[in-house]
Amino acid sequence: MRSYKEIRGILQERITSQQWQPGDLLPSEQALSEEFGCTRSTVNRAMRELADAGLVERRRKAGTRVVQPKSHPATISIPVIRQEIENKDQSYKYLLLERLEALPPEDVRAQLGLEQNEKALFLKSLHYGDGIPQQLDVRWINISALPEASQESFADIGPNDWLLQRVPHPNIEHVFRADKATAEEQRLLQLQECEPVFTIERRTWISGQGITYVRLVHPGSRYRMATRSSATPTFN
Amino acid sequence: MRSYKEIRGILQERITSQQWQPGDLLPSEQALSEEFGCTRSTVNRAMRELADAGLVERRRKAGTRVVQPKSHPATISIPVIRQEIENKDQSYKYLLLERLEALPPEDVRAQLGLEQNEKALFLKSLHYGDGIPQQLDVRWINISALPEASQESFADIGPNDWLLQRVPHPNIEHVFRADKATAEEQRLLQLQECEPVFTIERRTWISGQGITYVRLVHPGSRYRMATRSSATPTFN
DNA sequence: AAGTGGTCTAGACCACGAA
DNA sequence: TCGTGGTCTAGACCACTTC
Repeated sequence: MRSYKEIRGILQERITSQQWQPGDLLPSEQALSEEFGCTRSTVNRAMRELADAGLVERRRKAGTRVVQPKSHPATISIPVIRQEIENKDQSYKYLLLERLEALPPEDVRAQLGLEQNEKALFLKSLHYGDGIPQQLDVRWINISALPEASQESFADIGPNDWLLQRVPHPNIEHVFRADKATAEEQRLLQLQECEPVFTIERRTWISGQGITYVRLVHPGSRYRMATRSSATPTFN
Repeated sequence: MRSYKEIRGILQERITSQQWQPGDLLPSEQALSEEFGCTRSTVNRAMRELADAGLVERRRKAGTRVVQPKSHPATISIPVIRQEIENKDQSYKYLLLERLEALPPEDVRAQLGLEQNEKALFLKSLHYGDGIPQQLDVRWINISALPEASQESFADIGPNDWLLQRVPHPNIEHVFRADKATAEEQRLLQLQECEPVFTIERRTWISGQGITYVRLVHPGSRYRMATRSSATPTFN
């Protein structure tokens, strides 16, 4: 008798080895459950996880087919900057540069879902590792959603850390870019001539209500984002 | 009677609304199955998916707790450049710039797992959308793993497309960077002064054998990578 | 020792959608 | 129409880990 993990591994092997090629139809759950001497539920779980991983596509009546990949799925984990710095055993320093309540630009207003003349909290801060600037955090926070933000000075705690405590599990959207550094970014991040920045734009919201919109700006020469999840994911 | 999706949604709601806060212990599967009037299996599936999504952590005997997030998980889908261009209804053009078999530099040799004096196939190609260069593809291919590559001219088919047909589901690792453009990149990608490049480094292998190592170089002003998967994933 | 989650069984009903 | 996957049940045994 085989476990769903073993079955998943066997099926995965048959796919990566191209015994089953893209477009091919896999045997039905019924057939496989007989082959492996287990119940259909067990086979179902194995195949469902392969489908979640993007290796196969399943449709009722049509069966399960090997996917012809048209893109490379990948998962990344964007660490909170303080964590990332401390994990590297560097000393972390946080510096608040600017804090004010003001009318956000139109695009930010739309992203946060604010009224026409509604103010938001603007924060600009710098994060250092071993005294070297690693991240510039330029952020708008929706005060209607988080009135406590008005009372917080953000002198000692970074807005990212603060928000993670208040709103631990928001919805998130990210955009990554390689940008030319502005003059201000060049100065604040101590960039060399022509050194680009790696920008993470993040929008968070919860049940339709915008929470924050932020640009995380990193020195191109000191930042990389890595992935270790594959089209053929390393299951546990 | 409630389905596992309804239960998952209810639990998710209790977490995002902070009725259950980070660190809090959730009721046991047993208790929840009574609350929702279903079997433990159903609750198990709901909670397992919340764990997969990173909202909770589960340990035998210790129970299930809400996670205090220390990073933002995200999933991206890196499209094959031809697909991406065609999806935007632009005309796709592919141009092979260089093709030769040679000894790769030490770091690439290590990544591909080659012997000391083993040659590999080097390819340099450009991908255009509507006549504008969108991606420079600089690549090493392991000929031991893919001897057919020696016979392929790559004059008419891009190496990415070719590889996806041969080795549809390899293991993959990615690194993303914002880099200063080299003089050659600036010329080939028609970059402006100081315009950075968004670089995707990809390593693929299958059952321990290296397949390809590639740098995909994009004009910073014409490229963005987006994510729509959240810490609180939008389940189906 | 005992409570928790992890997995499996042997069935069942049903929704979907290809033929 | 009817084969496929999607889900659920009522039970069971076990692994793990805290107490």
